[in-house]
Amino acid sequence: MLSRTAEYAVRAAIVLARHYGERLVSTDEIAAIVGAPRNYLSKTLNTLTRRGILVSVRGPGGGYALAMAPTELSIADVTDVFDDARIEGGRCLLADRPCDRKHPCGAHQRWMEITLAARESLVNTAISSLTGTQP
Amino acid sequence: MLSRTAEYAVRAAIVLARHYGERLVSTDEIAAIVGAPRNYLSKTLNTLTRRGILVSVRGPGGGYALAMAPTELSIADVTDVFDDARIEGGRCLLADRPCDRKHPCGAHQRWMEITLAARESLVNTAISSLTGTQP
DNA sequence: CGAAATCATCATATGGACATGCGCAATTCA
DNA sequence: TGAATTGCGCATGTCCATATGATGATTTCG
Repeated sequence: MLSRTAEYAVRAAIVLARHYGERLVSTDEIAAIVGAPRNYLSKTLNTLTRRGILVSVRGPGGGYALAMAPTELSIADVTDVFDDARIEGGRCLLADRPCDRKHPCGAHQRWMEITLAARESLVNTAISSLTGTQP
Repeated sequence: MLSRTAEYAVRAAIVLARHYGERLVSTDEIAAIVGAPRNYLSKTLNTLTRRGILVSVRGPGGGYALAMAPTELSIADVTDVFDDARIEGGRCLLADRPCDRKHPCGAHQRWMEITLAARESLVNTAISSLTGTQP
């Protein structure tokens, strides 16, 4: 359902949500908790930082923190950075002709419902609802 | 959302659904319609045949057909053959401890809801509802 | 029968996700 | 100021989904 990288990212966000407003968490610590390779996760966290989802602080005592409240960050915000989220425009599930809203193929409507339903959950769920410690 | 192979398979199933009870469709014809490499699709169709989802007939005039009515075949039946559908048992989204129904982590319940919701659509939708030609 | 059509299968690329290792850059603190 | 800690970034390696090409096996039909 999610790429491994995106899953690492979501887990990391959950860890950071648990310490939000409290302290920074280092790559090593996050990597140990989420079970990701240290250097690989580093690149992932770096990407999230450049996208404005995390903030980073270098030097001793440094680490990462969420750039916003965990209630304001959806799962989709995190996963979209890694898993391409664009709903295929123009190309169609049936692929025997171009297909869009104006000229939908027989499958178009139904298929959109399915993919959007799956995505809806990710959009509507905040990271805070996955921490298990706060509402 | 789906692997490319699984999507080829779904598209092929839709094509075959349109000709169900009518005639066989060859690999070449399906490949042209769904936009898949001929030999690659061949292997995919072969797998579906071995799983009992399709039937194949060799020789001139041969090809593939659905092994059952398109109303009786769900999208999940097709995709599960290629995309591993097992809901991760034992391992947990948070990954900081083993996690199952008896000892769920904070994210367990919510995450299960999300993944199951996505899958539910695939299970409950029949191939026939994607053909655009019949109910 | 023999040629053509068609599915079945194997051997081998290739591209990208995933992973690892090494060194650089910035910051803190004694 | 210099040593330790931490994030940043590059170079490389590995593995698998995807793709390609060639060949075999089976059936139809003139």
